[in-house]
Amino acid sequence: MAERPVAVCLMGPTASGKTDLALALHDALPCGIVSVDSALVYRGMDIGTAKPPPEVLARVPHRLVDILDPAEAYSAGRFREDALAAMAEIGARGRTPLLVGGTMLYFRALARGLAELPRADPALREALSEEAARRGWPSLHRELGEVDPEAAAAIHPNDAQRIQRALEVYRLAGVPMSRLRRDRGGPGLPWRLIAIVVAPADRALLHARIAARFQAMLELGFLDEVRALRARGDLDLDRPSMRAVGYRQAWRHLDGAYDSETMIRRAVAATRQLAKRQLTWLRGEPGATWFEATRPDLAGAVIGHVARFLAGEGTGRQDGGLTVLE
RNA sequence: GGCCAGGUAGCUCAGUUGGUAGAGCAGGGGAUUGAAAAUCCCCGUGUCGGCGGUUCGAUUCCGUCCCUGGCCA
Repeated sequence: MAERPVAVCLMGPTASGKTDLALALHDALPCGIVSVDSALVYRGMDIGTAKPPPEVLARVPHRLVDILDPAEAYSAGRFREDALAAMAEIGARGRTPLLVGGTMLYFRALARGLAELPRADPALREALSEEAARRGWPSLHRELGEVDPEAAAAIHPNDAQRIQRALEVYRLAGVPMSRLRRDRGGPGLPWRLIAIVVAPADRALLHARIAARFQAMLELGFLDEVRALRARGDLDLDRPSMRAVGYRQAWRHLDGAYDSETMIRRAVAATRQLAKRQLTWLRGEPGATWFEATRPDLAGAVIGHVARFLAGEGTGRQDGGLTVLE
């Protein structure tokens, strides 16, 4: 049977060194980089997202970086479409897609697909939020229980965001979200994904890296970047872009809500919490090969690993070191 | 040196009219289908500053010492 081409997924928590590793892979192997990151998509959000600098982006193209204005909202569904298009383009040039990032929902949407659900509807969401302000989310959760008991059972009464989404889907589609999710179909992914995780085994070390990196961001002018975004006048803390770790805390600091020291403490803590959630996803990723982020020969080891696979030595394996993620 | 206020979880603090204590934050674990760097769930034993005393029993009352802050010298 004809093997599907390989695409490499390089994932890891924030501050684990994915970006440098991706560049090393790009220099060693014929591949094209696709960013898998819900914050790197935004233009003008460079320092706080640890986006590769312009010189690097000019030398090594990164797809799905700087594709959106911070006033816009992105989504897992759009990511999947964009990523598949980018991968096809890279494949057409005879190169291997290298998907790099830390947004695990996006990796999952790509690997396992998404059900055909109606897209987000801002007006409906606003209406639901107003209802919630009047009746409270538990009341909307009970309403969900009447139209979609299965979804209601799976969603905690305090989880406003998911209650809202489930009701949104029900009202737009006229059928329960849980039913739409069941009959997903369509063609499978035309790629075999292999998963590589890079992370430090020592959590304390990851925390230290996070703190040092935030300090470095401040020295690079992170606050000026946030000042510029605020100065536009059309952004606020409810925008998905401005909810990003660091931006949210800096924004509040510039509002005068708290001092600089508090801002730093909260931003760093929020980043640690992000890393923790990413690690929870990663632990559940079946068949990923883990590499210790601090090993001195990291780049060489990962390049060797990928190269062996591209040479066909991993072909046919469903489990073990290199695994198809389906 | 004197007076006052404090010393309780990693941090900020509450509390126990005497029966060995609990919130927020931090931290850990988990969930995760168009907001995901989002959203949500679960997890709290710590010589209650040290040493004595009173008491069946002291983190709580008393004495003393140490430490921190403020005021006065």
